[in-house]
Amino acid sequence: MPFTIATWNINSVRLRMPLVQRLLEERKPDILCLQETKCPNDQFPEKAFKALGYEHIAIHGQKGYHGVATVSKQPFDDIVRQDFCQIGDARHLSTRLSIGGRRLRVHNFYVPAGGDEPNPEVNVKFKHKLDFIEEMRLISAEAEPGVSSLLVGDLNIAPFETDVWSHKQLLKVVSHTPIECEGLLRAQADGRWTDLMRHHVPMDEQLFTWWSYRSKDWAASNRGRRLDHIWGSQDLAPALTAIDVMSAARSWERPSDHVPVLASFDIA
Amino acid sequence: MPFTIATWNINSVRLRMPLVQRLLEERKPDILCLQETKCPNDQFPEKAFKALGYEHIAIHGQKGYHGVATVSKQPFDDIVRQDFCQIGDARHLSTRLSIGGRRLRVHNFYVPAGGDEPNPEVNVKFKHKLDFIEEMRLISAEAEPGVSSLLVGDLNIAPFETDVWSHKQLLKVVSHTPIECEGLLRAQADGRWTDLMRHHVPMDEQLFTWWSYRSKDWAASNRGRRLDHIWGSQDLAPALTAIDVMSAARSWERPSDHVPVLASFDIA
DNA sequence: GAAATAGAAG
DNA sequence: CTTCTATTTC
Repeated sequence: MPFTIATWNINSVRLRMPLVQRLLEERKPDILCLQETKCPNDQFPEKAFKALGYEHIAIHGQKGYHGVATVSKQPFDDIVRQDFCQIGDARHLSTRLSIGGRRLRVHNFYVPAGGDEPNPEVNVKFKHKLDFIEEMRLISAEAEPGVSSLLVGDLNIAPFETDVWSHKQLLKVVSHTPIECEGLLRAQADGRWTDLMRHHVPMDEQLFTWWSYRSKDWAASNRGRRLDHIWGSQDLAPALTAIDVMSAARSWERPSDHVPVLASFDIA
Repeated sequence: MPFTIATWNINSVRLRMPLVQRLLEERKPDILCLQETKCPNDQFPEKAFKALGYEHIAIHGQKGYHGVATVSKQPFDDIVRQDFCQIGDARHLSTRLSIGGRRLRVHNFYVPAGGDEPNPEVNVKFKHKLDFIEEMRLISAEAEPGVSSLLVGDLNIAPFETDVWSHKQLLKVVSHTPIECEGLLRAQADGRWTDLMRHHVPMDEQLFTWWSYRSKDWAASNRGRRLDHIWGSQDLAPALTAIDVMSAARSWERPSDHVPVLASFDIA
């Protein structure tokens, strides 16, 4: 049975509802996980999603910043919002559902960006980021027996050399510093997660999901980073049939700086 | 020889360049006077106007607020920017040109709105407005022998009963208080100006050029005011062939709260 | 309600 | 470069 999940840092869901609609109509994923919705819960455009066939909506939003949401064609049987670092930020949303008899846990994350200075002693934002990924070590792909797991979202870290346009030039740039890359890989390992994007795309191939707004011709310079991720429990790796980074969306009208990433599976 | 002038409070010229283009393409006025350009001089979209055939551009802008501009198919032979109330505001721009051998002076005004409280003793903005129209008394339609004159723009005053949706309800609302209406009519009389809009449209007919952004269905409630004006020297009155208040523009995409007003002439 | 400004954040 | 939060102005 085919099944597709999409993740997208949308950078304001209200502003970009037309783009979300385009994604859903073109690709029809079963589940869409959004980050940076920048939308208070009472203003989330539920109607628009329901009209598109996504009748099941879980939101964890706040005013102005951050915010995650997961929408689905199938109903959720559990919804959890975890407050990482106990700071009150809306950065995590966990949902559980059944797809063709298979039970599935989906964690949707928006990891702190971390500011400019990659020194936790002087930059509290970077400290927050490191603390956050430290806490992520406790999120296990095997937490619930009989339930497969996915962890997707904007993790704001590009851990491998081919996850950035220039490993050398980004070594001291937040998102690709050794300390945070190692921290993220530690969380991945501790949680028994498989990096499904890299499971599908060879490690020697560049793979980006984000291009800064600051460079005019993003495609020509191609100074991207892989900040968005799809991780899965071990059992999902063999079921994976496709990874699709929708780079074209970076050129849509008034785009997000992130593009959607889709993972497709054929589950028994 | 036919000749048309348009005046429009555009509420940000950069934001509404597509609407300006639509006006110019649909109506092709010889001269367009804009108010509330909200555009520093070095950021005025000169190229766009030139591409539309308006190669002669006079601007009096400032950062953030106010600002007037006059664009023309014919060249100017004189440009004057007058600093009313010596406060440094960009609220006046006077240009002179020849149309079919006729010499023409065009004053483009953006009169201060005046704040909420119609009492010059407690509201310095209202005082400023009254001082401004007092100073306008010195602007004469007959200042230059052999030169016809026009005075157009957002004068922020609706002087007659039929210039507002409810004379009674607006008597104490800034824009229609007796003190400012009388002040404006005094400036009109002292300058030997003819109210060309009222020359063409009978006084018992309602005539509005502005509808607040605050009312959802501007057309249904029709709570408008005639804040924009076209005045002319006596000799132009018999040449006037049409006055056109483009109310339709209030329903264009992302509109200004003011609509364009056009005056057409057949000049010998 | 819809512009502008500024600063914070990405 | 683009989004938010505010404040101010009309």
